[in-house]
Amino acid sequence: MRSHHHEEQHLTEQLGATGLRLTPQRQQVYDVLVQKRDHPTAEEVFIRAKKAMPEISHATVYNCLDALVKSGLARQVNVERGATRFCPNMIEHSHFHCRDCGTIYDVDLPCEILGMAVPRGFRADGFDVTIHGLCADCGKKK
Amino acid sequence: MRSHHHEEQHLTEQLGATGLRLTPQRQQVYDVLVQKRDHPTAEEVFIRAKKAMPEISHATVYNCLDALVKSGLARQVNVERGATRFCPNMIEHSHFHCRDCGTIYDVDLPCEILGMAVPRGFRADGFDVTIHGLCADCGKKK
DNA sequence: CCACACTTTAGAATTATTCTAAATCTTGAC
DNA sequence: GTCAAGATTTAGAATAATTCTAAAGTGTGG
Repeated sequence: MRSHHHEEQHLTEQLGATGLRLTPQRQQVYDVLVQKRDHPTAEEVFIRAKKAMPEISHATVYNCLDALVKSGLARQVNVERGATRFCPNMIEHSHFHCRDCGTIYDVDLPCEILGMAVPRGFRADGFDVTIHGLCADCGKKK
Repeated sequence: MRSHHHEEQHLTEQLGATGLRLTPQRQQVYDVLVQKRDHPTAEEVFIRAKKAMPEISHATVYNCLDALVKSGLARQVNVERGATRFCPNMIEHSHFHCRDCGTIYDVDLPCEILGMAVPRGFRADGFDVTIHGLCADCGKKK
């Protein structure tokens, strides 16, 4: 297990590379995520963080989660926050989400994925693949 | 292209298999999804459906989308509705979402996926894979 | 020590989703 | 056909999720 000091250094580096600072609140939110890896919602993180840091606010938790996600210290399980999107294409395919313009494109799925393994006793009956990156248009603009 | 009659029959069959009926509203919502495949949000579907069917209500659009998703006529791009979940595991992995208990498990990812192709000009820098199904516990209960 | 940029806070505002109760529609039994 | 039962839709309220705002606090370099 990573020592406390090393973790702190790791957080500082990762945040720093994104132009952000390590603050006690960001540390705390990160600790909550690491302590119980049950994919909590922002609200759950808020409740847990409040125990150790009663002053922390709702907006700060969202802010910290954003900071962690932006700097590669955490992932959000859903593609995007906010409204859910729908598509009628039931042929197996994946989605490409452009981080710049937000457009979601349907893209082909390599068939190897179809045989993906799941843990013993689990039964899979479908899956979603979302690829993140820059679409051709947004790539050009840079 | 599928004829209007065939589409109607298809919808009736798929909905029927899930114990649901084809109604004008469900037809309309489905048509909206098919007419412009830009992954609209529920709100956008509502606005578009309203043009052809001004009486349609907000709740009905949600209901219809649920019905279409349940019967395999549409997909929702996000894993779940509602609150976004977070995880600090930055090692490439995928998520298994149990449709019964809602738990999200981390599972290994076959490395073949890493070389997944994207359209010309697109640049990928990460992806999410979510597998849907029944976890071991929920599978036993059935 | 000061200026400046970054963060946090409380709470309001907005957005997304679900719920409720009443009205309407369908279907099957008679 | 008519009726009852169950499914569906509606408007609008309620709740949940997220974002915004303005003021206060913090830290860093000069």
